[in-house]
Amino acid sequence: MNELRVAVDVVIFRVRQGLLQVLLVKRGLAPFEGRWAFPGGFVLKDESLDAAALRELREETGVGDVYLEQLYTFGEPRRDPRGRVISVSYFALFSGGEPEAKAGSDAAEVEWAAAYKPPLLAFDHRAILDYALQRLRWKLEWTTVGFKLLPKKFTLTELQKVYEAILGRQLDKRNFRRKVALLGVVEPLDEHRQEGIQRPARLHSFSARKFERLKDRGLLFPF
Amino acid sequence: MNELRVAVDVVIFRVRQGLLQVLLVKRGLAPFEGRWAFPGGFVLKDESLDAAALRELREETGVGDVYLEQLYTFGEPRRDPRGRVISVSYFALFSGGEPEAKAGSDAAEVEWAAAYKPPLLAFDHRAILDYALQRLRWKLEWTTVGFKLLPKKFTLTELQKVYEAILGRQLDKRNFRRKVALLGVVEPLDEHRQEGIQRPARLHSFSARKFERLKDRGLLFPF
DNA sequence: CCAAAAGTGTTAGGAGTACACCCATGG
DNA sequence: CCATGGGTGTACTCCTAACACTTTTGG
Repeated sequence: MNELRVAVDVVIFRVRQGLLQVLLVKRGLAPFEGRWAFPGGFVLKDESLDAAALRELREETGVGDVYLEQLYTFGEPRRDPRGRVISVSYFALFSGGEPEAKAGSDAAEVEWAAAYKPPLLAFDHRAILDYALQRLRWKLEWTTVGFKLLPKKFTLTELQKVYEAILGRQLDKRNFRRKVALLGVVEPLDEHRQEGIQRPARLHSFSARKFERLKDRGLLFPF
Repeated sequence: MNELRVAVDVVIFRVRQGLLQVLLVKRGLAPFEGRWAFPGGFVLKDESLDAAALRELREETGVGDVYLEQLYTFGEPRRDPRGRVISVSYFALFSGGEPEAKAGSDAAEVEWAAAYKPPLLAFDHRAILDYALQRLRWKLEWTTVGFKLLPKKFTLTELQKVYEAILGRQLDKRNFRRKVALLGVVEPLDEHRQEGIQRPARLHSFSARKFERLKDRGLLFPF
């Protein structure tokens, strides 16, 4: 029983240029040297699981402002060749805020990879990724986590692009906007942002206050 | 790190007489002596988490034919006064098949308690129960787990009672039956069962074959 | 014929989907 | 005035929810 160790692994997503990405770290040591893996590590003695996940994320990536929730616990006896390691996986969303997630305090190589076309992963991390993607798609459609992938102020087109990147299909602009408006969880601001040569887009913000009303009735957000 | 141990705890539900129940075991030892807790115990060295959950369930209750899935991992540093114990909780559904879940090989006191009015529970088991109830309600509405709480052959009224017990509200018989029929996952049998003095009810069975078609499109089962 | 649960259809309102054009801006 | 993405409304279909009476059986 004493050889049993508990680790956390964090699958963190972001959307960039209409593409869903996950953060990966290149392993410098055996086993699986040179392959990519999720940021993670062992849980400390007096640390909650959530705290461990947050700490690992910060240590390896410098990312701080994230949405974090527990995903699933993987515990097959031989999933780690070094011995019995139970991995509590976490699911995180990066808001795309300014502090670009670069390599953190660890000197390890860190990369945002295409979530739907990842490189070869270490351990059972491919299974973890698949599970995380499933959870993400599901949460996107039935909760408001979509907003966690955006900064505080965003345009409706940006919001739509988040949905399209994750669901993997195009959405109708009019229907999308109508539904967002109907839910009443976004507030239009009196600010605009100009991205290129064209008409400036109105900025919006997520209204947690308005959202509260929905929580009771199953918080539907179906696209 | 060596004082860290991993346990599984199983929340198993059944529906009896229109009431949702959970299986509890009375603790014979400190801590929390005399309080009720979920069946569970430590994970063995070469045992997967799923296997551990199934084993504990069998040891303490004799229940074998169940639907089992992982629920959540609770890992607050002080959740167990004896030391650091991380609990991987499981969610199980008892089909109500004949082999009545009585006290198992352990001589411990075992009881089916009202899930929505449980007695005082040990450790953080109340939080685990609340989480399991939430998961159950959710799965009931969006998947077909409802059938896992019934034997192979059942009447539509029994199915409806399962839904009502878990959702905590009355459902309209006609709407319920129409939706079940529309989904096409139940097959009417040429058998009837007479419960009391009244008209016999037709028996039905769950058709996994027909269900497969639905899996793609999010498997909705909303009541 | 009485009690008890089984079984069965219709209607109205709301949500989802498909679909095409004008607007504001910078160059 | 042109290119680019921002922004808007209507019609049809389908799903949901509300609602009440007849049927079958045993006593």
